[in-house]
Amino acid sequence: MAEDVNTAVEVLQKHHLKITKQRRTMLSFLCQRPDHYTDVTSLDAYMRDFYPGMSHATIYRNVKEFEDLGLVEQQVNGDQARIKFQCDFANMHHHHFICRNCGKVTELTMCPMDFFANQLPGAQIEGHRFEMYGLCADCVAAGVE
Amino acid sequence: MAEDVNTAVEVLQKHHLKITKQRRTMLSFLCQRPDHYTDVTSLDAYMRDFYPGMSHATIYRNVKEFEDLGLVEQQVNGDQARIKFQCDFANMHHHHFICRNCGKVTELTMCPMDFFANQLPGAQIEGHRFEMYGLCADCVAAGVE
DNA sequence: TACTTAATAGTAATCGTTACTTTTTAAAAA
DNA sequence: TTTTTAAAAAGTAACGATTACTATTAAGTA
Repeated sequence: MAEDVNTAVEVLQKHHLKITKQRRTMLSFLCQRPDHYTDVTSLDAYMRDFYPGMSHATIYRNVKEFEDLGLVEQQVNGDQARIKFQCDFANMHHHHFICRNCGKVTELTMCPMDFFANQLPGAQIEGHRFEMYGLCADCVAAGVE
Repeated sequence: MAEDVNTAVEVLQKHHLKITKQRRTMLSFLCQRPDHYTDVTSLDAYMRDFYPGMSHATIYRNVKEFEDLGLVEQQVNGDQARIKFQCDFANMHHHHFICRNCGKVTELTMCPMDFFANQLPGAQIEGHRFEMYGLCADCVAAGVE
């Protein structure tokens, strides 16, 4: 976990971005749950609790920069944004199953795109999204309804 | 197109909802582009232009009711909601390819779920989302970049 | 036509997010 | 180490989509 933060910090340095204590705190917070999506508003609340008077703009700006660097993955599901730390910077294309109870993320192998491209002759497919929602096996076992 | 509105109106009646001129206008507006997603804010602007002083709340409440009735499909992509008229009330599960230029929607047959369920032993899959983005064949042919 | 209740208007608030300007600070240079 | 400078953060305040709330209006029914 600590080395994950260090790896992320190296990415910042490599792009000539400054290592501030605020950014380090943000990264270590996100690092704590590498397989869960976290509301940006939760991160915002945590940071402003940690650094009273910290600016919203700083937090959202850093989230955006982390995303540009591939350090976090963002997902917008309705009204607010959620992000998760991306441990495996190298890993490529994948999709998620997201537990609605605990937020746990399970990565899925294989991409469904292959089955659909031939249904759109002449079109130029530029992106896609595939996500599954429900309860993870742990929550089902725990009897969550 | 006109009969699509009438069909939708029948659905309203069947559920004992009142047929107001505002609702009729909303439906006919949505009916004009049955295969395109429309920003709710555009609908909002159109309605308030048509009925000056019309309340935002009325528009958003009706959108929600139309959605509950299956008359429109909603899709949230970031900051604002988009909806499209659902002509085929009876048709079941399907997914979309959405042109980023003209907003045209192409329905895809077959659902990728079947290929993934077995990757999540013990989990309870409650929903999923699959969407593809890009340029439709028409826009590609027209030379849109 | 009169009645009943859902629907609308009108106003204002909420809340996540962002713009802007000044001040601070990390990192590089001297 | 000290100085420099460019980037980051603080500290407002605003924006924009959406919603709550209450009084008023109008659709559907007797």
